[in-house]
Amino acid sequence: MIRDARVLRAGFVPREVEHRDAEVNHLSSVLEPITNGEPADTAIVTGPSGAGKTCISQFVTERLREEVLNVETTYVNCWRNYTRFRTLYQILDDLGATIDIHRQSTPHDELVDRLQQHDGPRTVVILDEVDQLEDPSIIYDLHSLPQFAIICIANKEEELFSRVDDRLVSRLRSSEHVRMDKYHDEQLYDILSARAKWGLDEDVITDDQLYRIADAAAGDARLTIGILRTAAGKADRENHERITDDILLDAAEDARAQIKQKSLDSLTPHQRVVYDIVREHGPVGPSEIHERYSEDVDDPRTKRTIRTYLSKMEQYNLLEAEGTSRDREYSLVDSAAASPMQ
DNA sequence: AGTCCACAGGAACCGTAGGGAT
DNA sequence: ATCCCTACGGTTCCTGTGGACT
Repeated sequence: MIRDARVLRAGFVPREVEHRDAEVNHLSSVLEPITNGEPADTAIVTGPSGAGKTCISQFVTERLREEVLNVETTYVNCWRNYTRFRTLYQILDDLGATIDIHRQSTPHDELVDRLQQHDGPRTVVILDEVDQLEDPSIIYDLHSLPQFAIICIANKEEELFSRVDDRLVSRLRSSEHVRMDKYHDEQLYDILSARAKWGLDEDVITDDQLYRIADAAAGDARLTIGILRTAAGKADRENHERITDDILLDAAEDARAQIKQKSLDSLTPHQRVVYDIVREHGPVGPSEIHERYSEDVDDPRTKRTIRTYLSKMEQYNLLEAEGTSRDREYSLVDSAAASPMQ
């Protein structure tokens, strides 16, 4: 049933990117100076999740590596490496310059110095989910180093700008900005059927089923491929010859649940209690949250800390907040808002 | 209009943990 | 074994904002 599992994986970068020619060309042109050994501008790539931001960034840098001998690329997921240290470490690690760096006793400034002294080939740094950085000043550090070209990937440009300081905002505003929209259902179908063609045996899934996946995912390519992967895996395990409608239905729910679980797993036990309170009692204000939380838990944290938790969970798209002041209330984000599969 | 109060979020500070140096 | 550094999570303190109530 599964011919090539690689093309169904989340991080797979296809040989051809569909329906993103303009964006690919735009981003390529920003990096163009590198082909002449000159420094390139910072690029900002924004768009909703599953719009192909990560995909085209990696596609473009890989193509650049094919064209130019003397260029490195490194990819950092800032959601997983949300501290300044981890991000810097990740970059240095990819450059092979971490041998004698130790977690605690090496000051952060030295990591930046280390980057500055790096006289290897020009390097394209992809900072994915850059709006999740705790301390975005690292963008500034990298920005000032001419041997590094940066691609910043974020959901919304405002959320990125609101978190960095003014001098960086003005610099970023003048950098090239690649905006991406959700895919249309037709485009999603094309992407899916290409993956199905390479990844699955023939006649494992019908066109009609592919359309339904595309329709259910509300423009999110990553989600569609996740659904396809989950469905194919399940059909394979259960020795079906083809993907049945029942399997597809389950897969759609599983794929959504997995995405959410990934965020949920990153919460501390205290944060989890707060999340559960909002889930059970929301929409609910911060005072009530803290009250209930204090009852549920030994050794409760302060209100201030709970506020930090709440805004963190808002960033992770686990919670949403309504109101700006005393009317502030938190509730769960409605993850079933995307149309369920028929 | 004026006061009050819950809220957001920045800044300074603190205790702890983990690693290096001696 | 001991001391020293630093990151990190948390707290305390603070300012600014804007509903709600008088």
